[in-house]
Amino acid sequence: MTDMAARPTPARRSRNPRGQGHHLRDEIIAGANTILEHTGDEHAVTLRAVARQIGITAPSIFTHFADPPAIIDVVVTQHLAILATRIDTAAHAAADPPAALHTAWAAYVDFGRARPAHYRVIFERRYLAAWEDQQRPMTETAPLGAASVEMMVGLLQACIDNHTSTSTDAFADSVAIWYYAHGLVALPATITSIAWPDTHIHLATTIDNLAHLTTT
Amino acid sequence: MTDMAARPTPARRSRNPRGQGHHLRDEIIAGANTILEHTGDEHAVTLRAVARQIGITAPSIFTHFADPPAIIDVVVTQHLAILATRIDTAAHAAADPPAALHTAWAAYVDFGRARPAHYRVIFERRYLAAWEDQQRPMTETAPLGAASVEMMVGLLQACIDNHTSTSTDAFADSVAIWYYAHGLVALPATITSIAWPDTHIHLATTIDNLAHLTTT
DNA sequence: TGTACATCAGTGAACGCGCGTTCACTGATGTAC
DNA sequence: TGTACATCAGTGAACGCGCGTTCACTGATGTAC
Repeated sequence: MTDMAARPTPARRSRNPRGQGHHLRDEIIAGANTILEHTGDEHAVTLRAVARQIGITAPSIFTHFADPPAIIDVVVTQHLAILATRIDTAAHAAADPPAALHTAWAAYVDFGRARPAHYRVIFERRYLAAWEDQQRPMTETAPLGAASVEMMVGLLQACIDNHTSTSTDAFADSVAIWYYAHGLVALPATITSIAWPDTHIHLATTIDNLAHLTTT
Repeated sequence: MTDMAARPTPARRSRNPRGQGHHLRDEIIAGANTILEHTGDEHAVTLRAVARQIGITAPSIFTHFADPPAIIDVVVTQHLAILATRIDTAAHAAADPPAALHTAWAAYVDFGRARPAHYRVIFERRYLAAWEDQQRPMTETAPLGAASVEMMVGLLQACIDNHTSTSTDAFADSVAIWYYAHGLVALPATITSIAWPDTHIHLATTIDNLAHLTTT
């Protein structure tokens, strides 16, 4: 646990066969994910660190990525897609709209708890600032995130349509739940000196409350 | 706005008179605050950047701080104290317990909105991880943060005692408000592609809801 | 079937940069005698 | 009152480090003839 990040995989790596060079791209992403997970720090994902991690030399990365942020962009995009899938799967497995709302948000929170570093990069990284500073094009991150938001709003709207929620504004109330769920993931990840309440009980009762659910 | 951070104060600086060298400590903190505010990035607060900002050479800082994180620690501690004061002042200016709860949390949110970079450093920086990695002693940050939390819990308890709240768990419900308030500050600061609802209306109605207030 | 060539998947040395940190120093100012 | 000295508030040059990035290259492998 102490120096996991300092010990890259032994990395006797043989080069890809001719025509298969694009596989290195996947290895680079995997290496970035490993570093991010082990260090918990976006700034540890440097070009040279990724190269060390997967046993190549640094310049090889330029064939596949223009610069280090481009690697992080792909990591973020992939994990936003994973998050959206988790939410969708959880919602579809539920018996009724209120249950779907609960399990979908539980999937969101579980994702954030299971991959704290990735969650942080997705939701605490300031894209606009990075874009303004470097004039880089925005990734497809915003639309992907928007898909999850729309899904969550739809689940609450289904409860309203179903008369299991008395909410009069599915969007505003979904945002309230999102604000809450973000704090539920982020604050205990940062502040460990507080005896936080049990996550899932707290989440369930608060969703009942913020979503104005009538069935519980 | 474009290159504020790249333009340090012209800095014709005269040295402190003999015996007043400790004033430089305050200048260092002020320089760190300026850089943090202008760049919005904790990592921009390097030893050399602070030195440039206030017109001294880098080694001079070692007289007053052991290392760069020590500067940030003081910035965090000072701003946690400012936050606690804002909350306390807002609560004491209110007419009754429910109003105090509202204005106190509004003060929290306003603080986060007004100083986004400082808010991020306080509540998104991972002290424990930094401590584990570097074996540095924890600052007085945790107790200071705890003071604000206790104040918020006390305000809700006052509502319960006052029979203006039907909450049965002041701590758990205060944590719910905190989670929500954190998201209210942090998510719109990061994600700008969403048309977020009006902050203060949303905050007021959600506090009514999460605090189980009966008077509105 | 053999050979020349082009292509592909990387390597390895080198660069300039900003960083934290060290160390010997400088020059002004207060203090002792 | 004058002077030697100690102290204080910094300076300035230098170091090693990891970083992103460049450039010429290498060596294996497929393809054309």
